[in-house]
Amino acid sequence: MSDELNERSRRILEAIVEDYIGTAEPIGSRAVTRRHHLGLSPATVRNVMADLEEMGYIVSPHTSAGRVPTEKGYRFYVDTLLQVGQLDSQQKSRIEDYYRIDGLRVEERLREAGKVLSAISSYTGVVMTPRFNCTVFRHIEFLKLSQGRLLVIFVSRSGMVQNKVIETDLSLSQAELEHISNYLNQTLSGLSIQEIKAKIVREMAEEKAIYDKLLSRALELSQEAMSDELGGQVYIEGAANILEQPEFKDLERMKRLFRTFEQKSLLVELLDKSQQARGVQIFIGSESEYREIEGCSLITANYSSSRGTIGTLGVIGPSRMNYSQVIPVVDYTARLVSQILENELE
Amino acid sequence: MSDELNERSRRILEAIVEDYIGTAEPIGSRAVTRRHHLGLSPATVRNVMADLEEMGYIVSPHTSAGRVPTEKGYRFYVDTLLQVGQLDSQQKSRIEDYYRIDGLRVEERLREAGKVLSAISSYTGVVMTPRFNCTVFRHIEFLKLSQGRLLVIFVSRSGMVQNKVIETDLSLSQAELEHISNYLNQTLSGLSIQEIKAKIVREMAEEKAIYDKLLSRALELSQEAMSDELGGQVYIEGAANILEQPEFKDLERMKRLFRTFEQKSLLVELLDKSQQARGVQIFIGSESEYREIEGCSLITANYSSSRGTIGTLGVIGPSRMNYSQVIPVVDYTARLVSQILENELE
DNA sequence: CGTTAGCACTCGGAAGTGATGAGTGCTAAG
DNA sequence: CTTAGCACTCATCACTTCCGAGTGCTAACG
Repeated sequence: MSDELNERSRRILEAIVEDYIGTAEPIGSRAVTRRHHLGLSPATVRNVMADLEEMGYIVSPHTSAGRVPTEKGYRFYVDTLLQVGQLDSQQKSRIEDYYRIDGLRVEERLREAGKVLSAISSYTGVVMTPRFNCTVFRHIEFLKLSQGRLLVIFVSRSGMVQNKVIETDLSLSQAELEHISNYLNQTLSGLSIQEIKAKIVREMAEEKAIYDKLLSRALELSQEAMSDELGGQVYIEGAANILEQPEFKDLERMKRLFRTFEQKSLLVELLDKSQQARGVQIFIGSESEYREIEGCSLITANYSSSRGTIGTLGVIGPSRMNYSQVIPVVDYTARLVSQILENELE
Repeated sequence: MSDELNERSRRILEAIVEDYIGTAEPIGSRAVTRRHHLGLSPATVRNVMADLEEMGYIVSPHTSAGRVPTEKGYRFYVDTLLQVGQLDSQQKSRIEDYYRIDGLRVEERLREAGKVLSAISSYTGVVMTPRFNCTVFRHIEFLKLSQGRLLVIFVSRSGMVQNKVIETDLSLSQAELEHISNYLNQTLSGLSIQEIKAKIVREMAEEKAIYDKLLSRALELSQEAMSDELGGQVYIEGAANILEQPEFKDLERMKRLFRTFEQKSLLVELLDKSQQARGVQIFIGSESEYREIEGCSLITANYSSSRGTIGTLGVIGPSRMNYSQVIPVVDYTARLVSQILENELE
């Protein structure tokens, strides 16, 4: 597929994409020859551009304007033309500087990561908190709210606190609940939630617990408590940044984007998808049926603990994004977050 | 002060404000006579309008446009002209319908309240969560994160969970921490945080605790844990709604508003202020030095438990807001939230 | 004396005009 | 295959004109 472009076409496409990223204005043939001395005349470039247009890498918004990359164009650029450098140490320390705050909760640290991403990239930062499923169990606590309603508090090994309300038929006193908490805390500490779920199923099947009433209740409760996904919350930071981008002079477009931010479900979906993969992921515009973020791109990377990926963070900006700058920033931030979460445990 | 306007002027001001709220277009003398049959000719109305302008209740954006209310105009309208009705039962049930969800955490319920406010008003909903100071103590838990760093988890009586990280010199084992938690939970349960703070100070002063080492540590820890304000988080829902308002065609203005939303500190300040007062509060535009929300108004009401006000919620919209509709909605929602939080407990 | 009709005046916005220039595609020469 | 040349297109901008909504003022009216 990528063979259909020869070296010259590639260089020209690259020039167009990069200039467009810089200027947000359609790029004409003369501009290409002026800024990149390829040893070609505008006329030649024009011919190539006509070909590129035919192949769908670029379009011209109207007859006498220059050309603008299509999504296919960006995709090709990102996949085969772009080379991302390393961050120089100055940039690294600029990122690190944002983290020199003590006494923060994990949630705050993650939110902070989103702010860093948005501040450094000047686009919008997104962070998905770890799904509880992906974390290591540290502590559980049951509190009785009212008849039949229990508040469950989980703490993960890294100190993330989550809570939910469950409805149950079991009528238990607070003292019994404490026993159950204690039992679970002793038995399950250090296991991953996945392991715990498996363990519960196993023990319940064996029924060996049945004649210990409390134990059986403990299992029942914890199964209920862990039944559905927890977490996977999305922090969006610096949404206002994106307003600076000229493409969002279009009110309608902007509204659509902000509605998407508000709903979050789409973002969760996208970030989840990226969590399956490894390394830096790039979603461009409405590729793969996400019409809502038409004209936008999303760059993500996963952060992880020693047990593997636990969450995802990234940057949303216009498709006309400065990929070569943003990609290493996202990458580095993800590494930094992983490291910081690890350090929390000391 | 309000004597400076006679009945006729008032009616005309009212007409202008209400028409402007409806149309977002400057209101001319003819429009006033057409829509409200006051038995006056446009010329007469013009004379009155000239007076109103001189007194600062209205301005005309340019020579040949109609008049637009100033902040002073809105203020007068809200304070003395406006009469807010009750919600009819249809609207009430429309609001209540949003709450027919079980198994939600308190945080989710509050967030839901913000969504309701935004959906019903079609402006932006804001909810400030209870400051921990204003709540009743239910449960505390200490978990050791690393040397010198403790995770503290608080639960309020209504089931709100908050956590923070504290740094301490005391090196305590997890077992000791559990003892401390147990002790505190038994001693303090049911007291308000205010009372607890007072109690800690008292006991520490009496020094009677000193010879019980654990107890003294418990006091020390809990003082540390409760030292600074917790909570007071602000949920902003339906920010995108406000984009539908014609006044935000102006990009600059919109950016400023969204930056304000992002920072939140200003909102916290405003909501805090409103929490001092009782009943429905109305902030109009940049009254009282809040330049950032120029052109916007904020309508708030407090929600409360049986022990008094604990939080604030409200609606932000353009100053050209439909006060008579929104005020009762905010009021009713606050009552509903109070009631729901109360019900959580039994 | 308050109210109103009449009128001249102002000014923003819409619509129309023409000049400008960036950019194109095509053709023919190098 | 590359390039110079050229006719053509079309968005943008500055400028004008026109229209109408709305005003303030004045004089007449009840």
